[in-house]
Amino acid sequence: MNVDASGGTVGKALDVLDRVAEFNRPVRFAELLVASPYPKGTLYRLMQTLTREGMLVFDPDRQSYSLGVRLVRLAHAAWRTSSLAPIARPHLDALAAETGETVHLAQLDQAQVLYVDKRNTAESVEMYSSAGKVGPAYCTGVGKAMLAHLPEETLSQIMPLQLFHKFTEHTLTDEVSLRAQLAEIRAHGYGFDREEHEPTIICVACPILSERGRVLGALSVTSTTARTNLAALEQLVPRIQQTTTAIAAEVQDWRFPDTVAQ
Amino acid sequence: MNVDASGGTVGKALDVLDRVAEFNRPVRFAELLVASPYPKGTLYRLMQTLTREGMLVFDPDRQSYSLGVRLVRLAHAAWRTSSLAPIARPHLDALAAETGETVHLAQLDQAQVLYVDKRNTAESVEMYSSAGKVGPAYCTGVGKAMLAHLPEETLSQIMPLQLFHKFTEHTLTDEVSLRAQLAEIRAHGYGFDREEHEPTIICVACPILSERGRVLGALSVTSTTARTNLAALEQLVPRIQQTTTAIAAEVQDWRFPDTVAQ
DNA sequence: TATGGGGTTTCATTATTTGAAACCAGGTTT
DNA sequence: AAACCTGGTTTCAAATAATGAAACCCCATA
Repeated sequence: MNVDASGGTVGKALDVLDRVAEFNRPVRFAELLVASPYPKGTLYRLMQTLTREGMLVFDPDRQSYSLGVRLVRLAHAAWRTSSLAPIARPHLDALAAETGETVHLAQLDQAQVLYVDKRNTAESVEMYSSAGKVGPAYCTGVGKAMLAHLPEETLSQIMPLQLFHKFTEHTLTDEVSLRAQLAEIRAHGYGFDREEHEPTIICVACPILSERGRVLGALSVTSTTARTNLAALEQLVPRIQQTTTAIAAEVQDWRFPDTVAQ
Repeated sequence: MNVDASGGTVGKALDVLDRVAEFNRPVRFAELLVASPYPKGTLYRLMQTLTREGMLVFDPDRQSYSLGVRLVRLAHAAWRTSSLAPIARPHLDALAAETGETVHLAQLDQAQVLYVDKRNTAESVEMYSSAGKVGPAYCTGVGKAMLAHLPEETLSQIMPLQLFHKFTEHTLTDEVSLRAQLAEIRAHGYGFDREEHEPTIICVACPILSERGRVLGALSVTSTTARTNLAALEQLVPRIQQTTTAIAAEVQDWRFPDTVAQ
């Protein structure tokens, strides 16, 4: 899952953070040691440093480490300045209200899909429990919508990182068929998830592109085969695209108010 | 604001992240350069590394850096494993519903208050924007409630980092008066914010303590002088304490780590 | 064609990081 | 009680990565 970062010390430190995160629970030094490629002393000092820096917290009672709340503070800033979520919020609200379906807003993080906001049909909005979740790129609507519009250079870096795990019988499991579908998505301007990640779960997704065509994120409307079908979802495409272009336009204005070079 | 981290490379890298975060907008290399103590080449390479690692993102159109979404992913894990928020959520819901006032859940991050969850009276869900926000410790209800129960050793580390900026005419602006009030809070088990941070804004706050008496966080109910007064808020203390002890008990069960180590 | 402000790279010097191994603390086994 | 684990911490010379002054590059403007 993690392409280990080249040489530098900070790369290793961040790698340690990732590994701690993967545990999703407080973790002991020894546990992390067996999961890491670093020798005892090295890992020990890395964790010392990270703890001193507040990126990890050590619980003396349980003798275990977890991710520090300093991350929450940094992420707040990241979320505000680098995610589409603050801008997209009202648009998501509207879209979710109109369609009555689940709406996802996602961006790319490394080779994965990172959900930065969500509107759930029934449930009230959950906080970081939905923002911050990651998912595969090669078998989700938002993932493929973004991949489809990536420059070839970036795509070829990301492609080998896709796991191509066969979640369902519809999952695309190799680069060739994925690339074929990406071309299709690029042509149409939108794509589907045809129960590729979870059975019965289907969605339409549109990319959010900058003026210059750079991929900013993607937006999807999700439903189930029990309630609807792809053809019906496809009817929503114009409405979704209206939303994505609105978001893209606002991003253009709002995110960089200082440089308005005409 | 930033206690600059000792020597190490990762310390510097994280320091750079903090500085980028402080801008709260995409920032150019040159801007950051003047705000940083590092020489050109060094800063440049640090930012290269952080960008390569996904902790920063570089927008080639605008030639500017922002915090990377990788942080959002990490924070998701941090929030789930190291914050009280997931556990406290239903309790906050109940408390907010019963009191009809704004409720804050906070923890300590370094010397600052970090809000990890919030229930806002009228507004539906402004939650995203509130989790991750930081505030001063010396002049907020939650801040003082936590400081009051810190071991002297930790407190004396944190105290010199308080800015003691006089936000209002009621702000405590020196260590002596703050310490006096902390003793009082410790004695009563709860504390107030008497318009110390913002005029007309008042609150009662109770600490959330572990079995061993370690500070886990704090909970506050906030209102305005227009709507109520301190005496009325004080009536809520038993209800708040009921909530804090419930949260503390659940934390104990789930054996989550204490958040203020050292 | 000059001038200058970003931004990027070079390179010898410096100092941090590295990791094998020793060490320590505390609980278990013999 | 001695020997022996297991998990964590520290040491120290060697290896490596970080440093920063200065040169360089690009491109816009004068």
